[in-house]
Amino acid sequence: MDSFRAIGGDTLKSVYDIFKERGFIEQITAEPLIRDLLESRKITCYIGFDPSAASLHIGSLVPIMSLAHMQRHGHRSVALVGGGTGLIGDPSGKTEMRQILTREQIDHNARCLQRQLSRYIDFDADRAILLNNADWLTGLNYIEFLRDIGRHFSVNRMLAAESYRIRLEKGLNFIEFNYMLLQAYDFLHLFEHYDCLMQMGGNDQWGNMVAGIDLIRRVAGKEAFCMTFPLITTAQGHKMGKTEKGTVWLDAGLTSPYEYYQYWINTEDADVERFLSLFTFLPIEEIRAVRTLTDARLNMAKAVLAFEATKITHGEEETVAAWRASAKAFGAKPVEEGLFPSSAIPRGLEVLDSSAMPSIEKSRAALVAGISAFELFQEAGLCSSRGEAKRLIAQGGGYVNDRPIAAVDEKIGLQHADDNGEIRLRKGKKKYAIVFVR
RNA sequence: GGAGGGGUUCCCGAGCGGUCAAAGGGAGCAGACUGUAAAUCUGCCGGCGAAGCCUACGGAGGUUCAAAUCCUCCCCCCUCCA
Repeated sequence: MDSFRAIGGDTLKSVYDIFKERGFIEQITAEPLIRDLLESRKITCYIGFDPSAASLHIGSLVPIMSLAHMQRHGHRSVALVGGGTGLIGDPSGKTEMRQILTREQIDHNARCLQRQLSRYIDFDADRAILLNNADWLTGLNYIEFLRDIGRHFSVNRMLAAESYRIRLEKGLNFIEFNYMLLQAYDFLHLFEHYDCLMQMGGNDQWGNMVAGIDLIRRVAGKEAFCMTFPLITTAQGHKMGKTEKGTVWLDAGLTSPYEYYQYWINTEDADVERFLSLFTFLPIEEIRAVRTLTDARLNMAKAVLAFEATKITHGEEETVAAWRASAKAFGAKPVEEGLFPSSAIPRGLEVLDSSAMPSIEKSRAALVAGISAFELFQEAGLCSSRGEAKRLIAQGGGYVNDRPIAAVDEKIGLQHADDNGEIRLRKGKKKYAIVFVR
C-alpha cells in the first residue's frame, strides 16, 4: 500500500496530465471540460468490475491503476463490483452469451474482488468507496424501472451501438440487451447518491457509458463524463495475460508472485515502455529512457517492470523473493545505478534463493529408490499429464540441474540433490520447479 | 407456432457408416537461433508406464459386425415466416 505514495510525487501535474502522458486515454467526452474539472476540483469517479470470477486478472490492471492515480491526486474513486449486473452478463465485446452464474457464485466473487481491490486502493476514511450494485439493482421493480428509466432509451439508437451490432449477427437475447440500461442506471445512481461525475472503463464500455451520460442528462438535467482506456494487447496483437498456464491472475494463490514476475519480465521489447507507463508508478521521465536501451540493458528495464508491477500486486517482500528466485535461475544481472533511480529493485549482490519457485517435496526414501523423470515432471506441475512429460523429455526439453534428461524413464534420485537438498527440474528454457528432499 | 440451417477436440472449422483421437488454421509446448524478447525454421499437440486399452464429436435411446457420420425423442443456437 505504501508503494503508492512512496514513488514519484507528481503533484504539479494533474491526473489528466498523468493519464495523457502514460497512455491511459482512448476516448473521452468533452475533453476540455474534463481537463478543467480534474485540474480544479476533487471529483468522484467510478469503474465497474465484473464478478465473473473470484479474482481479477491483469486485464483489470489498467482500470485499477487509473483509480490509484485518481486517488493519489486527491480524487475520490468508487470501485463498483457488479454483483447485480453480473447476474445479467454484459454482451459488449463478446461474441457469445456468457455463462450465467448463480447468485451465490456472484456474491462470493464480489466479496473476493472487494478484498482484492483493497490491495490497490485505500478505502479508509471515505478516500475511496467500494460498492456492490446488487444493493440497488436486485430490489428494482420491473414496471417502475420501465416507466422511470426504460422510457429514456431509444431502441433504435441502442441497436446502432457498436457493441450490439456484432451480437446482432450472432444473436442477442433480451436479458443481455437490457445490460446497457442497468449500467446506465448505475451511473445515474452514483451520480445522485455520491456525486459521481465520471465513469471510466475499457473501450468496449464506451456505449454503456455514453448511455449513462444520456440518462443523467435526461433525468437530472446535468452533465456527466466518461473516459475509456485502450484495450491492452501486446505488440503482437495478443491479448494480455494469457500464457500456457492460462490467465495471469492477481491472486497469489492462482498465479504465484514468482510466476507473475516471470510474466512481466518476458514482456516483448516493443511493449516495455508502454507497460512501464501503465503498470508502474515510476516517473515518466525515467521510463522514457527505455527508448535508448537495447539488448542486455533493455532486459534491465524488463526486470524493473517485473519488479515494480509485482510489488504493486504482491508487496515488496514477495517481490524480492521472486526477484531472488529469478536471479538465481537466470543469473543475476544487476540493473545499472543510473537507470530507473526511483525503482526499489535490488541492485547489488544479494543472497539468492529459490524458495519462491514452484516446488514439491519428496521423501528421502522415495528418492533413494529413484523416480522416473516423466512422473516427477508431472508431479512437480511442469507438465499437465505424464504423456506430455514424456513428449517433453523425448524432445529434449526436460532437464535436471540444467542437464538434459536422456530417457523418459530416467530415474531421478538422491544423487541429484545438492547440498541444500534441492533438485532443480527445468522445462524448456525458463520454467523451473524444485524438488526438496524431505 | 411453421419452414429451413446448425451444435465436432482450448478456439475457428472440415468430416457425413469403417482407413477418425478426427483434415486445415489459430493458440499452446519443445528444439535450433538469441537477450528469460520478437521474427523464422523444425517437431509435438486427449488420457493411461508399451502392444493395447479407456474417454471424446449437444443429451438420451436405437439400427449395424462397425456410428461424429443412419433412425427416434429431447435440449440449445441461427435465418425466414407467424
